[in-house]
Amino acid sequence: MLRLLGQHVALRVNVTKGPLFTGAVVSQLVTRPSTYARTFLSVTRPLLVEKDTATKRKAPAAKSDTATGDKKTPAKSASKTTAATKEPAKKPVKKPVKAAVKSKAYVPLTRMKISREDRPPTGRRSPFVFFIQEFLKTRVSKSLKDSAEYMSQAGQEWRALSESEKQKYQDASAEDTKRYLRDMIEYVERVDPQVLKAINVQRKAKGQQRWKVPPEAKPKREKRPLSSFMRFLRDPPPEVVAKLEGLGDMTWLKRNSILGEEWRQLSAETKASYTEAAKKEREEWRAQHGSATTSA
DNA sequence: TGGCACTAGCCATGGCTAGC
DNA sequence: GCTAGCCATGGCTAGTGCCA
Repeated sequence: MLRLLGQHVALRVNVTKGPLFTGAVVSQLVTRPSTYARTFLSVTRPLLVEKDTATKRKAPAAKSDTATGDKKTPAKSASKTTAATKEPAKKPVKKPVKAAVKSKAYVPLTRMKISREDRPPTGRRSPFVFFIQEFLKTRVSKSLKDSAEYMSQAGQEWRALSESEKQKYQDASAEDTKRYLRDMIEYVERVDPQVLKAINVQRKAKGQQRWKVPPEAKPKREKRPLSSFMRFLRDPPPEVVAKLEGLGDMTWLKRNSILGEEWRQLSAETKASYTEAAKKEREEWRAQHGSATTSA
């Protein structure tokens, strides 16, 4: 089944998005679809369904919104069509309406009112912002009412400041960063997850970016060990490094594309050295963090 | 078992912040 | 819209862990 699926995806990708995928990738999909189908499905799926959804990655909130049967899982739908030929059509089973939705008190996320204290704290202010505040209080005359004009003047004055003169604004900004982190950690702890959902639903409706918990406010956790490929990416073998240097300057996007290709062509022996190192590190990590949640 | 997030590397880009 | 600085994000790769 996976084999058929892989071929199906490969063909669709080749037809609809041809130039985006290298011939090597597509050919491997065709020749070894069971191996590559899983990895590449997650890559190709957004491309295949992009007409239906504007979001690149399905946000957790969207999962509950897909109860209307909007799921697009190629593998499952494929198996369902074959099953449908064997069994007579069943009556669609009505899903029970959630109690919260049934209730009169239910307010859709798009209409939920977000109070001032439920909004995320304002971001950290840059030194320039503190300069602007002082500039407006002390040096803006009534004749300079046009914001564009005085902002332009502020920009000129800011550039003329020496490093020592800028220092107090930088200190104020650093202090504001501390304030921001305190507020953010406190906010993340107390805010109702439903409010966060509503904020992002409403931001999306306005075409704004979704709000995310800043990494600094997230509880710190240890990084997972690197996979074999990530180790290869970080420390390619000398011959690959030489090859890259021979190609001259290139963007990191290009570099990684080349390294992906190199990885596929790597000898089994060299590849094994990365795999073994990754395996060793992973086992150490598991020993440190417990193996209750690990598999294989 | 599918789908998604995460992991490294760097850099261009864009959003956010203040005030009117 | 206008300013400067700061910071997050996207882009790109493959392998792995985890959740549903």
